[in-house]
Amino acid sequence: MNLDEIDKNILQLLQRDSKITTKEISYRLKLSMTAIHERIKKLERQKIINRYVAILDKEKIDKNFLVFCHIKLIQHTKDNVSKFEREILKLEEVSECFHVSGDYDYILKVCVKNMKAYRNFLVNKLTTLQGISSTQSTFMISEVKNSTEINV
Amino acid sequence: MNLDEIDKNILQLLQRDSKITTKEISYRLKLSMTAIHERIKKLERQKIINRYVAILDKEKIDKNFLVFCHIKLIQHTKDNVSKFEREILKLEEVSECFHVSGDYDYILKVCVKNMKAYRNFLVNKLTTLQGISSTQSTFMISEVKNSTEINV
DNA sequence: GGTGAAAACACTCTCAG
DNA sequence: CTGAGAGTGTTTTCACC
Repeated sequence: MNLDEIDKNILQLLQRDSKITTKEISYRLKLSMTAIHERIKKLERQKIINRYVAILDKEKIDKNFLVFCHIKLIQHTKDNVSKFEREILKLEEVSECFHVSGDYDYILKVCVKNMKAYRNFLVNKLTTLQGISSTQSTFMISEVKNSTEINV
Repeated sequence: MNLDEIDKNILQLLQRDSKITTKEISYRLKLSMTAIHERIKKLERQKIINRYVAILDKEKIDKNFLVFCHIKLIQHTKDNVSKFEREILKLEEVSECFHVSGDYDYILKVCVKNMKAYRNFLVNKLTTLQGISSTQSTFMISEVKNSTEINV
C-alpha cells in the first residue's frame, strides 16, 4: 500500500476527473505514459481505486431534496441489526447509511424529489421495517460542499 | 431535461461504472453505438452528468475514521454564514457540508485517519473558525451503505 | 428520432531494452 | 522507467431509414 508522492498525485487527479488521460497525467507529472499506466493499473489491482463512476446533477434529475434521517433501533441484538441493515440496502432512496455512536444508531442520507416523496418514503418504506424505535429527520437547506475526493 | 427510459438506463450504467464502453451499452440497450454516443454527449452537455470520478477505498488509504460533525453558529447574519462557508470549503478533511434545518445549522462529514487526527482537526482547524457556537461529533462505527448512485 | 459503415484519431496496453 | 508498435475504443461524417 505504500504510496509515494507520484501515486498520491495520480489519485488526486483521478478523484477530480477520472476521464483524464494517461498522456495528460504523464505530462503533468513529468513521467512516461507507460510509468503512469503501470501505476494506475497497480492502484486498480490493489483496489485502492475502488471504481469509476459518473456523478449526476441532483437538481437536474429532480432528486435535490436531501434528508438526514437519524434512526434508533428497539433492540441491538445481532439479528435485529443485520436484518435492518439488509433491508436498508434495498431502499433505493437511501444513498448512504452509517452505523454510528451517540444519541441514535444510524444516520441515513436520503435523496428524493420533494417533501411529498420523502413522506411517502418514510411512511411506506422506512417505518415499515421492523425494529425501528424512532426516526428523526433533518432537512438540507443548501449544499455547501459535496465532494467524493479524499486527501491522500 | 426530459429523460426517456433509454437515457435513464444509460445514466444508471454510468453511475455504476463510468468505464463501460459505448459498445457495451449499445449491446445491453439494443441500440447502435452512434445513438448511445449522441445521448451520452447530450447528457454531458446538459450537465446532467456532472463529472466522472475515481472512488478510492478509504480503508486502504488510511482515512477510514468518519465523523459527522454538527455545528451551531452564534449568529446567522449573512456575513457570518458566507464567511463560515468559505472557510469550510478550504478544509480538506471535510468532504461534505450541508446547511440544515433543526437543532444545529450544519452537518459536516469529516474523513481522517484516526481519533488523534480528528482531535487535531477539531482543535487546530475547525474551532479556530469564527462564529461557531458549538460542535457535536458523531462517530461512525461501521459503513452499511455508501453509494454515489441516485435513482433516476 | 434512429441505423450502419468507414475513416481518422486518440488512447490503452504490451514488450524489449 | 522509457520508447515504440500493435490493438482497441472513440469520434466524426456520411448516406439513408
